[in-house]
Amino acid sequence: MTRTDPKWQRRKTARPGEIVAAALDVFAENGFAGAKLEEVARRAGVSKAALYVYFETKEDLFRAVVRSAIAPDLDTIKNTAESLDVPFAMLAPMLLANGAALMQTTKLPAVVKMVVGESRNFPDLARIWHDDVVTPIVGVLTGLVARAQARGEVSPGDPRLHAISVLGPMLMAMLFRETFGQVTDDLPDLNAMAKQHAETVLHGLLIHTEGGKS
Amino acid sequence: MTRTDPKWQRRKTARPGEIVAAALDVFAENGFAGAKLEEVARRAGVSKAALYVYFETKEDLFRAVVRSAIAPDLDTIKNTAESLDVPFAMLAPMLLANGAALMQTTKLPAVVKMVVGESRNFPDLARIWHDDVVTPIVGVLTGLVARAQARGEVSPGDPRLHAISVLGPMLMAMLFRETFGQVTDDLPDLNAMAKQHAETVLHGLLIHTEGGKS
Amino acid sequence: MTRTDPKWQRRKTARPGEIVAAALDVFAENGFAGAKLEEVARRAGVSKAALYVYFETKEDLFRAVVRSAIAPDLDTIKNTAESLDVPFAMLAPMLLANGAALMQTTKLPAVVKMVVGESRNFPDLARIWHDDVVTPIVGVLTGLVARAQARGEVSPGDPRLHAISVLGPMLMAMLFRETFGQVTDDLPDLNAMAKQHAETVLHGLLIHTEGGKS
Amino acid sequence: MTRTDPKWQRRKTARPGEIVAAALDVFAENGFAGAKLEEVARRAGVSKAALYVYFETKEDLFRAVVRSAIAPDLDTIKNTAESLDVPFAMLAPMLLANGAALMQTTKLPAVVKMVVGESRNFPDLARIWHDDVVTPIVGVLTGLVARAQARGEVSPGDPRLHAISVLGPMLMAMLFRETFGQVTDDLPDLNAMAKQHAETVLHGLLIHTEGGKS
DNA sequence: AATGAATGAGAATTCATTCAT
DNA sequence: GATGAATGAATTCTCATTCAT
Repeated sequence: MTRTDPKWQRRKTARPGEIVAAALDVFAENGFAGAKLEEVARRAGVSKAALYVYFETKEDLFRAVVRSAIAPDLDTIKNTAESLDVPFAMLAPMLLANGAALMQTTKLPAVVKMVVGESRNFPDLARIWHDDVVTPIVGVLTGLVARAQARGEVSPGDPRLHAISVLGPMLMAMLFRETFGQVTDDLPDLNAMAKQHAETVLHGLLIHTEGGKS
Repeated sequence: MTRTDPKWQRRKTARPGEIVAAALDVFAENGFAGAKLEEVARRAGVSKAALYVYFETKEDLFRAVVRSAIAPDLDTIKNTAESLDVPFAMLAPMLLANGAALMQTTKLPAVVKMVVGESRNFPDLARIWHDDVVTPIVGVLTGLVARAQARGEVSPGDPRLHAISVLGPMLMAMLFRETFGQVTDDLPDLNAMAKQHAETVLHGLLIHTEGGKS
Repeated sequence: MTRTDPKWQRRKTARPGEIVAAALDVFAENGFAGAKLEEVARRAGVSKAALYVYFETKEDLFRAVVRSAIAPDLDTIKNTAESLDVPFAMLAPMLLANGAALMQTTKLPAVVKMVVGESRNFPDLARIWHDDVVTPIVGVLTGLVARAQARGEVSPGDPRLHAISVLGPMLMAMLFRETFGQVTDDLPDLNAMAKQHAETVLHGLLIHTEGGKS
Repeated sequence: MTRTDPKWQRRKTARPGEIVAAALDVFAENGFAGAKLEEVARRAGVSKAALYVYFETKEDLFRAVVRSAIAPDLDTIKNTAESLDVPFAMLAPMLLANGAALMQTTKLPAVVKMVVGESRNFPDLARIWHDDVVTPIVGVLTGLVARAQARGEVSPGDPRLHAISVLGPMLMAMLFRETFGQVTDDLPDLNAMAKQHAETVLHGLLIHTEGGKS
């Protein structure tokens, strides 16, 4: 009921988020060491000193940025994967399509690039990503594969490597776009990639004239 | 029999190579901005100033590092792919095995990581890699796929996306190792990956109880 | 009555001026390339980094130093020269006396030395001095000479060269003092120079036993 | 009689001179601190290290450069001045014309600029120039003036200041050309300056309607 | 909470100088 | 005598970080 400048009030609370958003862009563009806090401050519309109100150090801010990209996306995937109990042949296309959507609507590609690029400098972040993002996702997929194998749906083999066979092309296409986006317009389409690779990874590239595999 | 003091003479010509080798490590560990020339000099066993005898600037050295990784590896791959004229079902496993070997015997993973991480800061390097490495490799593979499609060996679909379906998992595994190597020992084995994915990408994950594809 | 801590407040606005003053001394003593910013900072009582709060580069600071010497002195001269409308025989001694005073109360000699010494390195500064200082001063004097010629007071001849005949000895004496001040105590006195040269330039060195000029 | 490559022989002996000549240009263009020995070597057509065969340090080379400008020119002036025993009214124009010629045929202007600009950094050079160049020249002229005063030719007053009245405008014109040569084409002509100033300094600027001086 | 001003600790780069050949 | 290679000692400039207000 108090009318005291709600816009300002909102701003105040939104500050950290605005800063993290600005920082994400700057870190993604320049890498950790190359990013300048002055630039972050400029884009966030605050003073350099203001950053220190919310984050103790540059590393702290970087960690916040990388962490901020985890939470929302992670659950989406997990839920999508676990809540469904359908044949693998139906699940895989959905997962890949979902992944493609995620890569196009979030900053995921930029963050992945940052994690890859800065993993040596931030082992703890690498660990967090490994433990909280990569392992769960790959784990879920691995579990799905294993269960499908148990049901006789999927061919034998290391289920984790199978999981990578499923995910890898999507990630490669994503990084291709992220890396060469400034350099060429001939970028792989993520939705098409998801669709075609789902088909490929399920049935293989070879045309089986007779039947069964070799 | 040796006449001219071999220690010095040899050094003179070897210096640039030694420096580039040291720089590769330092850049790979810290990224471009994070790398300190003092560290590069220390590892190369020369003074900071000596770097400037061979390279005009830090950027110049970085470019030399990234370029140095292209020449030797590139030909290997190209030759391997083009010189062979065998059924796709035989070619794919060989290519993946070759790739796995390359990833384990060269600095390719580190350089790829660098190119990914610094592509925004060095658009010209991104372009060089795109034009001289990625496009040729993907191009060769795309050509092989297309020819196999023409021969009726491989199922229809965008041959470039098929190429990514073939390569993607290898690259993902490579980057996984590069990114999380310090964080876990549970890393995907590149040789196993090559072998299993070759099988998968050719025949698919699904077990075809009856025959033919869906 | 004083409210805001005057020590700091005053400093804040005075800083650039203090820095320029310190820089003037250091540049005058060592020339542009020979001047060390550390020394400037030391004399200004600030950190090296503080210089960069106010001036983008060393060149920038140098420019500010040279420019700072223009404004105050320039008007003095201009006004002196233009506001008076007296016979040339009275004006010249006054101008020279004024000039002598200026040379003794301001940093003009040091700045002139700098402009002379660094003109090749800073063509833009040379231009500024030429356009904003030298040309106006010589121009004013040239105008006075020309008008005096029109009135039949001054002998014919290029009025600009006449102006140099008037000013030259003062400047030479000034540069003599600036250049050899550390080396000898037998320096020309500027006031005496002004007085005697005024007489000389007006009436000539020759004693005309009879009358009229040759 | 020995024919052994006289060109080479000459070169060897000429080296120091070539180096000094190249160094003069470079020092004149950039000042002492701003001059790079690499540039000197390049222009002299030798290696950097070769400079050290002839000169111990950069300062040493600088001294040689400045000294090299003294000897030849100095004698010319001295001889001109002392050998003549004519009325002052005839001598002054000759001296100024000679000076103008010297300024146009030698590197004197550049060297003067250097001495002015670097006097603080090289007090010993300042001293050499003061003792070996400036004092002798001014001394000779002062002597001529004094003798002319004794003969009743020249009006009374400090003969040294009179000497400066004679020389000053020539030097000012010279430094004007040296300083603003890159900036404007409207430079004072030294020969005209010499001619007109000789007239002026002898007879004064004022037109004496009746006769005699005030 | 927010900031303008200031700085300490580097980091890249330069250059006179040396030295083995 | 001459030089290509190498370096130590600066020096400019940068930037994360602090602090009085």
